[in-house]
Amino acid sequence: MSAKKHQTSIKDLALQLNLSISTVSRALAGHRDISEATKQRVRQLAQELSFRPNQLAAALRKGHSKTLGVIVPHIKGYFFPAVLNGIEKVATREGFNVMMCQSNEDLRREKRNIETLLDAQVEGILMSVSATTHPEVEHFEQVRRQGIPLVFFDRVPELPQSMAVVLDDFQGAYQAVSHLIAQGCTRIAHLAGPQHLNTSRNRCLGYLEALRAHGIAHDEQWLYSLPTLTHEAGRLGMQHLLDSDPKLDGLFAAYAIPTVGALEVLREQGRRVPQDMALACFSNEPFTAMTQPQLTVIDQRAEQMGETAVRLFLQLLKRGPVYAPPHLVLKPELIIRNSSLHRSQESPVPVR
Amino acid sequence: MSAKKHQTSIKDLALQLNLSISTVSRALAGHRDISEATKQRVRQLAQELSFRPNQLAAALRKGHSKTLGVIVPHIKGYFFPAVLNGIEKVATREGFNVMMCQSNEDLRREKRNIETLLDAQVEGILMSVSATTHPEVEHFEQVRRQGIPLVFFDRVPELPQSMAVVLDDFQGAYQAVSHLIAQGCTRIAHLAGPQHLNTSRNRCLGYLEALRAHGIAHDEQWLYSLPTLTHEAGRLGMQHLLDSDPKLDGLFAAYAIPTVGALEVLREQGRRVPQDMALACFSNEPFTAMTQPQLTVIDQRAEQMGETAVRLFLQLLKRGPVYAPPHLVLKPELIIRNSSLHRSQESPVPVR
DNA sequence: AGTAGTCCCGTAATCGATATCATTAATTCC
DNA sequence: GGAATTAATGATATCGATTACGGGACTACT
Repeated sequence: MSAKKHQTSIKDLALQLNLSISTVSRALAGHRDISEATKQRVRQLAQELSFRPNQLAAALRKGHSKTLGVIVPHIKGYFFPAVLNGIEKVATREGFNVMMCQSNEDLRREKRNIETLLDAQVEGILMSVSATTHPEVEHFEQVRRQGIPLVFFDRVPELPQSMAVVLDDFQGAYQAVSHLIAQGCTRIAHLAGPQHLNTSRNRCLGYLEALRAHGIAHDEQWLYSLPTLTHEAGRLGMQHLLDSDPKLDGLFAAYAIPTVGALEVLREQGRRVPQDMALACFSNEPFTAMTQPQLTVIDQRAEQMGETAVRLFLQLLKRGPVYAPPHLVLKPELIIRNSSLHRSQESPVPVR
Repeated sequence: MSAKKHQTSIKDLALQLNLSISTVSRALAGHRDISEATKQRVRQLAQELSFRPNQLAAALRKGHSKTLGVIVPHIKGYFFPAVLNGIEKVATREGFNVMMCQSNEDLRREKRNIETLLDAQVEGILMSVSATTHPEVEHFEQVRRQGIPLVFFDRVPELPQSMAVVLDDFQGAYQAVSHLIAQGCTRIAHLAGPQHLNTSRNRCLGYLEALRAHGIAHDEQWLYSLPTLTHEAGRLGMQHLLDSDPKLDGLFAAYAIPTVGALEVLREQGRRVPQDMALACFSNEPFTAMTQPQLTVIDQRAEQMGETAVRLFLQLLKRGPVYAPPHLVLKPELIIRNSSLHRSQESPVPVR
């Protein structure tokens, strides 16, 4: 088993069949100029030698590589893998390969990833920006200048004219908080994420708006900003919130993991969930259905987001420059479970 | 913003600088034949025009694409994403791009993935076989014939002479079960996974051996084979086991998600964990630390597995054919948490 | 002066496929 | 029978880089 087998090329086929390489190429492509007889001969031999065309060469010549670049902040947890799932599904169906990179929430790596993908001649880039990217957009402009489609998903930069697929985080938060209110909560706190991310910001705004819309005056003390999105941070946040206002009866969290920390603190303090405190949070992570009680969550449509992003890319690729289309906004789904069935033990009442 | 910008090529640089293409190429490559002066000029202009060499062309000419193919059964859950993490980390450090595919536990897709990657001229393939692959190995032989390195991780096929990085599932199971015994368990059941997977099989064997080594006669009724690896299957399994032997006092499960189902059943039946029944299972999924009680688990060294797989690949690439090296076997780590601190409430006692 | 060596750069082949433009032979038409 | 089509294939340029080889200019050494 030698390591460097000579890959049989179209040239080898031509030689053995006593044909020209162009004929072989066209035969394999099923060109109508080639007689059925030779097509058969060529295919036959190709089969025997298990010939596989070199896509690099084809890509170079044809000018398109049929590969798609994806950059995600990370692939821990449920959300991004699920988006990747959706991306991969549609992309392969359309004959594209996907090249995946992780930015690890780091701007410099994000930049490097972009260069790597551009160098690899991807035909488009789908990405969710890193948490540290915030104001910097030059590297996105660079992609745009190269003329290759760039589609953001979920986390989008402050870049006018950019194409994106996002979730309606605002409405998700609004629905969840409205639901808590409908369950009888009157003092609802919020564990908020980093406010420079559009997602976290919109969740916070949705929370505030829901309170306002239902005539509840917001109390500054109900807002706790998570420094990190960990279990531990959730614990600290919950403790802090309870210290500030012991009469809280509801919590809406922007992320799921910290919510588990919060749940622990509540249990330790002897507060029953949902009887004493109702809970709802973002992200339909699988573990949210395995806690005790199960958590009411907002589903982010992760797979659908991935699929939609690819479709958007394909449109850009075909039609070329599209004229200022709006961000595509997916509708979240509120999944009501035990953590929010407040005071009443009735079956869940859908909001809106 | 036009969609098809002419990518500035090395040719354009040559033209503008009144140099030959080859000089430009060498200048950019830092070749010693080129004077420092011209190198500067070339780099200068390259910078200005934001020139980026076309890797496809380079790959075609140089014969190596600097990309690595990875096939995983899926990217749900914690394990495979974590392995991918490790792969990506080392691969990018070594200048490789990674192309990711999912087989969705389907043999046909696995085959297609392999062809896709071969066509894309990857320099190697790292993969974990799908659960349905079982006896079929022809597609792996195909890769071998092409002379490109193939490294398996975690789930390996029945293929002699194959390179692989695996976890010592046997020892992991052995340790966990020994730990349960040390905690005072005498009737330990096992929720087993699909036995045609090396991983599941070895976990089962490790379980049996641990019982034997500690002088516990195995009871056929303690073995339940999970038809699927779901929460629900875990519930059914636990119920079945309890029906068969109500005096069970320990459970070792080959997978984490079903364990949560089992936990639920135990709670519903009023059996306390760990006092009445101690639990340990495979896979250090994040949620195992968030259940009540927290689960004792075996960590699979996911990241390390990915890193090791890439390193193995790199060796194969350099040294060419290696002579029958054994599978690399990583040592698992038993993480003792509350679900297994049987009868005594002392601090965990490490086994071995 | 002649030969060798160094430095710097150009010419051209090459990787493996595709696409354009001939070219040859057979067929058809008037 | 000669011109015009049609069918089937060949020759060659090309994509954008890398690289073996060659050659001129200059210095250096015997």
